[in-house]
Amino acid sequence: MNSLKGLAPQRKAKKEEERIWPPLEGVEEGKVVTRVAPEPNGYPTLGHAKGLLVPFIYARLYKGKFLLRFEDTNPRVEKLEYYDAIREEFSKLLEAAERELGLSPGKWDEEIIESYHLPKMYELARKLIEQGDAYVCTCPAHIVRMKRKLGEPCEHRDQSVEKNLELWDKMLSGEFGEGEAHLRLKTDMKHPNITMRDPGIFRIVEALHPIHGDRFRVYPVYDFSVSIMDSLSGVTHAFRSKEFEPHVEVQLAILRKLGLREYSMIQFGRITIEGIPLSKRYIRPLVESRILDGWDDPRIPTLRGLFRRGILPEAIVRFFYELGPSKVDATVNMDIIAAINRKILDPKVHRYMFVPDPIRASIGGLITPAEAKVQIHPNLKKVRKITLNEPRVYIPQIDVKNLKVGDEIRLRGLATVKVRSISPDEISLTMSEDQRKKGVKIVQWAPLNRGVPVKILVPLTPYSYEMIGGYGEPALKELKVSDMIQLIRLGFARVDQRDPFTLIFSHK
RNA sequence: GCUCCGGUGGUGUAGCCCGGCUAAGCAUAGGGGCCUUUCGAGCCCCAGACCCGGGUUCAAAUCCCGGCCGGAGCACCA
Repeated sequence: MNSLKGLAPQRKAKKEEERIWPPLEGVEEGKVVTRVAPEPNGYPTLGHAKGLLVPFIYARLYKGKFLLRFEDTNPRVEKLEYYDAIREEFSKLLEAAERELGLSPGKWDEEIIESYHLPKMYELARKLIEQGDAYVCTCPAHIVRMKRKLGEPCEHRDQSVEKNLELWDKMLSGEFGEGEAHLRLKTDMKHPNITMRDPGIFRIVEALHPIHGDRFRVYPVYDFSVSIMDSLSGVTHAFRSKEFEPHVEVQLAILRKLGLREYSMIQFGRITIEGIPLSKRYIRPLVESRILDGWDDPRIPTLRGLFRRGILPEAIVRFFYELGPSKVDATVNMDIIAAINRKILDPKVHRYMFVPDPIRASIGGLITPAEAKVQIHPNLKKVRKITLNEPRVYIPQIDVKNLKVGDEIRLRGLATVKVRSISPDEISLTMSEDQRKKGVKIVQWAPLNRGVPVKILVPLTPYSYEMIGGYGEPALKELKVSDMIQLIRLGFARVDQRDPFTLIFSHK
């Protein structure tokens, strides 16, 4: 097997060699079909991004097809809003993958909603029963669990095909309540892999389905629906996270009994973010109790939370591209994503002055109106002009701390000044004789009358923010929500709200 | 407990299938330097790893065996 060198994505203006992903077994370019198969039971997180990107990248690397399939076979937990959230977030990521990695087209080729295929699955279930490969079991769950553990069959295992068909019809027609009957695949009750001991393949769920309402009451179990759907939709390589490893055998057994096409099932490791819980189980209560601002709260690693934090979809895509499809569980640090984000942002994002914990300063000898020029970006020739109508500005307290009368500082882009006197709430400055003096400490400032009050929220934990208040340059007012900027010396931030002007701190 | 899967610098990853051509590449974090009328940014440099023990071989991170450690699964969830 040759390397994928020829298929490696191109990135313009990037000299370094692109990393090459391990090749897939026995593939033919143009014939690969992969898929992402999320359950619409919540807002997608960074964890889902790997499940999306790994199969997508492979599909595009081999010029194959990529499917989005909703695994909506447990109506108890699924909601319509989640289908949309998944579509939205996934679109953003895939579009970014096209821009950042050159993997095109940056979208899925086809969308499949599994629940529409329930009738087909019922057909196949009936076929299994008729073949004597499945039976309806009416044991209570705890008995089944125990017997599976012990490797003992129950009395339903040997029921006649007729009896099973009759019971199956009763399941469908509503004569059994939830939990009173389920269809099991007949395999081997002594199989060393417990998952393989006559696994349940259909059960009753008495909940309204977000799309179909009460149309169905019998739903397939994961093992049945994935294998059927993957096989029938032409998937050649199915990726999922490692916990499904023991299910490979079950799914293969189902396919073989039904004589359906087999395909490769590939597992990858899960990721955990150091110090940030990814699980919905953890996040949901925080959203419901309103400690969090919603599922897009910038303190949590839902994709929309990260976007709101100012993490670009491009950064997430590149991160997973560099991470690769490895089977090892990875504990990653947000620093890595921040580093990638910074590399993308740094060359294009404009710089702004910001004065935290301000103190007033008056500048004696400054003739107003005065005009200061500040650089928009170190690599750009352009400057931004700040007009001062009166000789008064805000400067950071912290910079005043060690100042004595007679010390000199430079107000960035405005003037070099000398300290005349310091009082608790105001500092008095005067213009220096030598405006071009070298080695003077440089201080950021904002005009007193036109400085923009700014609130910066620094996400700390899902429970907390650090709030930094201060004044920024007048030009901040021209920014729109979701614009990204760099606060000089502080770091990158995203405009979250214009009134009051609120920034979410992304990272330094 | 049983079954499966892994184990490369602080962290993550490449290489392992087809043993030598890299006594191990990249990223991030760390250390040092450069630049600058302040981007905690950028640029340059440095240091740092093949879980252990046997075996096969002229040659092993790569193959085999044993051990140790870690993860996942063992639902009428996905």
